Amino acid sequence: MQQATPLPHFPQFPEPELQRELREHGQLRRFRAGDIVQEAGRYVRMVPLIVSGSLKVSRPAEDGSELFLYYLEPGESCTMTFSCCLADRPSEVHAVAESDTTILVLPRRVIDEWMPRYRSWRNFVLTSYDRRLRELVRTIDDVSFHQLDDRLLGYLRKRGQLSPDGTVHASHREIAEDLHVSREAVSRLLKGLERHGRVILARNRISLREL
DNA sequence: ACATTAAGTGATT
DNA sequence: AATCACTTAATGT
Repeated sequence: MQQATPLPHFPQFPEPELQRELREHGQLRRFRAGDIVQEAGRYVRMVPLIVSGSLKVSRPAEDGSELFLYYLEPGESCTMTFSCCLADRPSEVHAVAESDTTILVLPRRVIDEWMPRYRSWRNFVLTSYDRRLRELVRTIDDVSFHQLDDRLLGYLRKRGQLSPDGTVHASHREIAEDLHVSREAVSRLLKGLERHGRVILARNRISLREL
């Protein structure tokens, strides 16, 4: 039986029948900040729909480090999951709950089954591919063409937006790992930003002063 | 008080 | 920009 609390609303799926199916086949899962949601190399059996919170997706490197790729935010699903489910291959990325996060998980067969049946679902899947592909391309040219200071600012902005208080909760080491640079480089850049009043630093805390 | 972890910085490559 | 070496500051036990 389902609880009194109505399952989260996904306005992008207007068809009542689809809403009903979401309710019927979906299962709510909660993760606390830091929980591993998907390990790289493991097979994916479920399709996640982010209800609240966010997931941090990164690409593990050979040497055990990771390069941050993107966040999954409410209303989104994971394109990588679609790919993996359709091709029946293990995940190539790693997902960790960035904050406390609620996800609606669906059995993977729904990807195929709902595509021809529900226009909004089909649109959702395709749009998801489109968006993620664009974002990945952006990440690539970010890495190859942008200077570290720009990358750092972009990173802080994104993380700031996701944080309820607009403050990035992370150590310099953690940021350095995400951006694949040395911790010292991050420390020095942040210090510089602080001198210019662009940022307020505290231990494990960075608040960006935009505008 | 002591140990551990985070951050700041100069020097070297 | 990476690495090393070292210092200083904040936090945990």
